[in-house]
Amino acid sequence: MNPKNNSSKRFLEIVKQLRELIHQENVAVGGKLPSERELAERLQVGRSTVREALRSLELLGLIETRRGEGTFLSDFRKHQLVELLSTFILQESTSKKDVHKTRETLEKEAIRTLCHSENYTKHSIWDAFIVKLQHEEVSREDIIREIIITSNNRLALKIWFLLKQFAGEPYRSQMSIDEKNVWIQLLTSLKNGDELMSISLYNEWLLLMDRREI
Amino acid sequence: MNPKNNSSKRFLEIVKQLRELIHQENVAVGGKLPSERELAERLQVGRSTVREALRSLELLGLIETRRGEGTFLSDFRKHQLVELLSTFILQESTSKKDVHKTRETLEKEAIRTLCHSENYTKHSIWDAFIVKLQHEEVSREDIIREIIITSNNRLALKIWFLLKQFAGEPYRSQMSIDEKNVWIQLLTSLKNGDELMSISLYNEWLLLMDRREI
DNA sequence: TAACTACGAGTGGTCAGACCACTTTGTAAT
DNA sequence: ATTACAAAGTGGTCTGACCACTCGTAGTTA
Repeated sequence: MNPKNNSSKRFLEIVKQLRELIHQENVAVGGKLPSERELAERLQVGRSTVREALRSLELLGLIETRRGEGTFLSDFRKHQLVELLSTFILQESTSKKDVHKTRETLEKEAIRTLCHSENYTKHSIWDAFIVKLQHEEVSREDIIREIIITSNNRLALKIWFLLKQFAGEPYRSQMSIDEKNVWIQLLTSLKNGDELMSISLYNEWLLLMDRREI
Repeated sequence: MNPKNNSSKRFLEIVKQLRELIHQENVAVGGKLPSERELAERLQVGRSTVREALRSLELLGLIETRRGEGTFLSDFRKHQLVELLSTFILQESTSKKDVHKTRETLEKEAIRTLCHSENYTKHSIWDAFIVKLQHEEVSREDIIREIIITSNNRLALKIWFLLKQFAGEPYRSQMSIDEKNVWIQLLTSLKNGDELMSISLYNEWLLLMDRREI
């Protein structure tokens, strides 16, 4: 009766029990969990079963293991999960085109949101970028990221970040004079809250990038 | 030399190799993977290592195992994935508001795309929906899903699907007369390719839903 | 011939024990 | 006190052995 159970998925039970144990023992982030051997004994299962559960949690980024040291509760805000899922979900069945399009959608929406925002304290941000642009000290990515951050949608930011990573685009390559000018105009119209102009300029920028065979 | 390697985390390697194998062998969703014993031999590792990788993927909901039968590639839209996503990614750091906003962004973009599309064969789809609306045989979700599908961005569709599930909104609840009318107008302007009008109507619909305390 | 039964092969689920590689710690020699 | 080294502890992996379950098939029966 001990070595088995009618229902399969024992390791899922262990995952659950591990979570409870972590909670009960009040293991802090970065804290150490009991050793695999000890867990096996306490939970009355084989070590391999414990390992399967631990490995799963590790792949999720919930715990971190260091050989010779032990298993530690990690900060689960790490991106492990996201990256993993992205490789599975985004793979192939999703064309590059879709990734581009969706990324652009998020960027446009951020611009639209900012145009309707009334937070004038942020003007200094765009002014600063305009200055930087004239002195060649800034990348596209920095600007766009700031735009999305300022639009204040963390989820959109996460997704955008993922897509950017996945697409692996040359977001940091050199900007041409034309491109800089478009950005300066775009940031300016952003300050003015001119949605139509901003979107129009964004589209112009897209065309510029297209011509460069991104 | 075989039983070990300088770098730890062998099972992570296996996870990666499994992904490649799935891809190379063109395993379809629902398709069967090689048995654990066969995988162990092919990848030149012990069965326990293979298991740790498989169990991890199972917890992610990427594969499904049935005792006595085998391991199968599962549809990621099922089970845990959404829950896990909601638990670890969307949770807390992401507010409901962001989920709504992002979902609406995707929906709007689909509408915009359709307005610029020139595929007139799809008019029949919207005509059909208009008829259904007048006879109360269709839900918001059906319409919106069709819009996004027709906009032909599979990635956006996937993300939208995830967000919809997470938000758990009453996408299927009864539609009021007003709401139906808005949709009919929206679908009509969609046929005409009138972007401004379509977006305006969409925003009108959002207001309607707001008033209902979604 | 058709339907049923029983059995064996194949597969996932689990366990125990054995090493290996690495880190920490404690102890002994300097 | 410092250093060097051995031992204990821990994760990483492999092997072989069962168990529980599914499924196809050979053999039996109606």
